[in-house]
Amino acid sequence: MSQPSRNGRAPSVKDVAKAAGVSLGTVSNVLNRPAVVSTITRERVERAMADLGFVRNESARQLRAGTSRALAYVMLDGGNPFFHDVAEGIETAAEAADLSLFVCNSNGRPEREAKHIDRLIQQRVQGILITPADPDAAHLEEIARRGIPFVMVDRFSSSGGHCSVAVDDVLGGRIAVEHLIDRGHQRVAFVGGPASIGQVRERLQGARAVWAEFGLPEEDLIHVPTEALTVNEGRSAGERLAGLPSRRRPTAAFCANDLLALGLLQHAVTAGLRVPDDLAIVGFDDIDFAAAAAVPLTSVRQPRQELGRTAARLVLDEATNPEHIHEQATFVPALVARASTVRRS
Amino acid sequence: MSQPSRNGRAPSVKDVAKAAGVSLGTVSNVLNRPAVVSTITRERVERAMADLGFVRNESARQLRAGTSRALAYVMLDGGNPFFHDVAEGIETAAEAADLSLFVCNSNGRPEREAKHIDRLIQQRVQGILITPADPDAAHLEEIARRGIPFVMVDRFSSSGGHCSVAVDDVLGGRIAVEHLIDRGHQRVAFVGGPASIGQVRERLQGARAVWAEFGLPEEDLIHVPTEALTVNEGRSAGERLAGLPSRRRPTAAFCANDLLALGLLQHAVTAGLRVPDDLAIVGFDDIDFAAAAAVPLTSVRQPRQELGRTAARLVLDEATNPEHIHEQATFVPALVARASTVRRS
DNA sequence: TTGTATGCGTTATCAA
DNA sequence: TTGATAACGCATACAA
Repeated sequence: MSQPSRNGRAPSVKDVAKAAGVSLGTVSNVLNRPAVVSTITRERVERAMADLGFVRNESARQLRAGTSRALAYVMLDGGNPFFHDVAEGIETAAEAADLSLFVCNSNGRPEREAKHIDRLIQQRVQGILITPADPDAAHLEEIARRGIPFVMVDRFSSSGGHCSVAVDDVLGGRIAVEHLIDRGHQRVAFVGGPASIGQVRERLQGARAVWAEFGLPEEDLIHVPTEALTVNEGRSAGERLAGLPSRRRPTAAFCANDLLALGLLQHAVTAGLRVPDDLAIVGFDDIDFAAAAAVPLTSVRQPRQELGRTAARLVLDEATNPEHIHEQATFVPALVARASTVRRS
Repeated sequence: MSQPSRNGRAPSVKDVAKAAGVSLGTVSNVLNRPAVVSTITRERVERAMADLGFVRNESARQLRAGTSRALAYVMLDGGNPFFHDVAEGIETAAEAADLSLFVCNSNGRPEREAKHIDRLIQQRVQGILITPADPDAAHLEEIARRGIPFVMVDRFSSSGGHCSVAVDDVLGGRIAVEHLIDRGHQRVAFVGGPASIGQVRERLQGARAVWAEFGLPEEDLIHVPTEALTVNEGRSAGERLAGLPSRRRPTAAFCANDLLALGLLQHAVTAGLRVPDDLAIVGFDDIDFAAAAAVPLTSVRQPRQELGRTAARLVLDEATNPEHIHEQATFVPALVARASTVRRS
């Protein structure tokens, strides 16, 4: 490939046509229906394209086509590997459909989320996947009203005028606490908050349900609230746990996500507690760092990649299938028992 | 805002003009130079835009403008929080310049990297930031040859025909090992590989240099090679360390990144070693999970966000300043001492 | 202050 | 099989 004569702008089909001595339409045919072009002409055009270093202009294609060849995922917290794994699942599906994926990060801030959405609408993306800060935010309605295919990931909304994909969080809470009860724990902390997050509420609800079913006293399932689902908050929860009078102090903690659990684990180790002997810990999500912790964390596994793949499948169905009907896909979480609750033999 | 009469396509400036009873040019003026439009007309147009739910079509703008309003970052390993933090730094700078940022992930695979780059060129992004799998890959040259502003992040290339941003890895290796020598260690492992990664080589080189300067015997700095910079490889390196005859066994390990260090830490704890008493550990990057580990990890800190911000600054300079000259920005790493090398008092 | 006309690069339709 | 032409939505130069 020779040096493209870059006088500022990139070579266009027109330039290629001139170089190959054919018409613009023929170049387009070479690109889009090569079968219709004679071999000799096609080769000449292809050589010209290579010579000039021609690359299709996606904006022009889009303008012409009326829609872009891209999906978008707006994630809630780029610092949480969980969302990265979801994004990978989405990308796999997007790739298979020959679509690009734009990944945005709202960092939990509604105004950033809204800004990203604005941009994505300007880009005319084919569909938007989102894990929103607030599932009932007005700007989400907006997306649907514009007729843009739209799937909520890892969240359910009350309205339900769209698809969503998530695990059964109540069940997740149940299996976590059931596991702890199985291991003989009679006093358990639920670490998590804020309550404004639906999943926190549901995981707690599941925990309470199974606790009651086993006939255990309500006051022995202690809610230790946090302000966010972060490692720092997990540490601070650890301090509060340590501050409880010893007869109230739980022997196990179920954390609303793995970041909290990692923070709690760190506090426990620093405080000289043995995990799981003095304090057993269960997390939620089963991010890779859970298994990688010094004391590998027991966690409630979400099928992270599959959540993403399914969400992408749904948004594509909405985009292409006129008979699409909204679907609330629910996955079943599974407990992955590791050393933070099970002493090695 | 009333229901936009969606008969398939989104409303255009033309639709707005018709609705407002003005010409297309006036609508455009409202959008781009509102000062030039009379208040009364402007308000009428704005009402029409709101009524119709008009949103600019970015493709058309781009086509007209000849260039997009976006930067792109192709990262090497989305699963490593280090790159996420770099991306955040880039996004901060992009945001300030009112540009979008496309984040792609090559996952270390050159063919995925090339595919992403293809797409980005088609999108006519204003500039490409990349942490490449191979800094000398042919498709990188290609970017520069097309005249697309281009910055290498966290890597240096041999050719040097472009900007790059990285920390001084040799120095990083020095301060890590100097810290260990300070703490009295006389037999130290360098855990890292493959050697094809320039930074691994340089960190080792720095380690060796300072080791020699202190007059310590070469064979007491033991290279434990790994096949990748992952938690798993860190664990496996731990096993190999444990397998060394005790008089050869190091009392400390310097890992080429934090993921390795976390894996090594896990193995050590599982094997019943006390950290740092039996084995001190130093990582590299200082990702958040390093500080969050059960035994907080000492690590060589890279200014992750600042790497990103600087890279973005450079690519924007190349994009806008005709007198741009390529720059190799080098940052100074700093040791962050934590419990994995310093026993708590 | 507003309107009209042109072109960005691509694809598709239609004619040759 | 190839070529000429129109259209996508927007921004701008220029005319009114």
